[in-house]
Amino acid sequence: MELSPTAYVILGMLRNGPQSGYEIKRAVDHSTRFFWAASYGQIYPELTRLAKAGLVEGHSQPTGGRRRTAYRLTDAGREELRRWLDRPPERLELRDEGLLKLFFAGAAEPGKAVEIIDAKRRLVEEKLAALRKIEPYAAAAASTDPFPYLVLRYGIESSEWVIAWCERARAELKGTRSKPKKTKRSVA
Amino acid sequence: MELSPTAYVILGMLRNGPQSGYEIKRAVDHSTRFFWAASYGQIYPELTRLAKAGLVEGHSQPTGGRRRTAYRLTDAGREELRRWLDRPPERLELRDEGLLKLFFAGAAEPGKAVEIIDAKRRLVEEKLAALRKIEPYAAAAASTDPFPYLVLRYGIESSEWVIAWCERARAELKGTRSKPKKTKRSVA
DNA sequence: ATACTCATGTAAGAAGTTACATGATTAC
DNA sequence: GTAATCATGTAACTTCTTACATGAGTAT
Repeated sequence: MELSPTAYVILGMLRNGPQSGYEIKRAVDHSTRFFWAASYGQIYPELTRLAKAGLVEGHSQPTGGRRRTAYRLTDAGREELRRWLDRPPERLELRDEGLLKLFFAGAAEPGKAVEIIDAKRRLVEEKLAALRKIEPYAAAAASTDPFPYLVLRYGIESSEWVIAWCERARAELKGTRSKPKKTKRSVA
Repeated sequence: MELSPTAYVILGMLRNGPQSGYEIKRAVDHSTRFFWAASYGQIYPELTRLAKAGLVEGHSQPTGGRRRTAYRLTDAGREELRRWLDRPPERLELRDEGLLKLFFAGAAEPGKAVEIIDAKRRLVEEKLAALRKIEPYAAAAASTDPFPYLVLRYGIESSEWVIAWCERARAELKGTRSKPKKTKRSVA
């Protein structure tokens, strides 16, 4: 069975019971999006494909006059999810514009590198703030299923590591480039 | 000027003198590919577009009967590169299949999570080995331009952090799930 | 009333990968 | 001679994002 990478996010999100496409998108945005994103434009067509392949089943469950289709895993779908979990991971991709800019910092005036590091740091701090916002909910759910919280902590701790790296790199650049502070003019 | 994200890799790679599309690809594979990849299918068409936009200039420089077009930055291209360096980074995307599997590990039998962590660790170790292979070359070039080496060290150190995290997470899971080792059968 | 959330879907396009085709030069 | 490297390019395809269209229910 050849499935698109995003198909497994959907199968995984259905592991604990039926959900609509809208709910899957919501769950992704509150959890996996930091290391595996998915948009409506992927989710809805993929749900249709998975249903055709017999891995999920859609059931119409309107709320009043508001239509809604909840999908649940079939046995074949659960089996496919397990087989995927058995295989070693392949994709590990990073797309980091801040690092790219730092790589090319030699093309700018001296001092630009420090600005680039600070800007990168700011971007990571924003990401970290978003992760911290969802932390209490993930922590509360950890007693039922500890893994989403474990992964969230990975996100938080790795962001903290990046911020610390930025500080170190900044200090190193400042130290080699300009004179050390020691502004003891008052004494002289 | 609206440029594709990959356009800036090309402009950046030309910062220290002319290069052919083939050489740019080579440089990317030996450096930025760990946080910003690019394929021939992007590089060659993009070089044509950049030349039309006046940001690079192509010069035919055949080696014997082997055709070769070396591109160099124009003043406008260098200016565009500097303006991009001035803007704060936007993209910071991760696509980590190992984390996704760990997130869904509750759908598999207990003990699978440890296997998933070990597999993730192996993948990072492979990446780290590739980075260490290019380290001596990057270190040697650091006296002329320190930034590529700085970024490489980021790659190496962050990989080491991930490996350490995997060890910690593994120990934690083993600790809560099964009894601690203490196989003192010989005493009893 | 009006804004927000729930809900589904598609169309267009950007971005990126893979595979292929071609051909010269160089190293063994 | 044959394998590797240098070198350019395209076509087909997959993936993903963005924007749009539609419409019902809910809270203010």
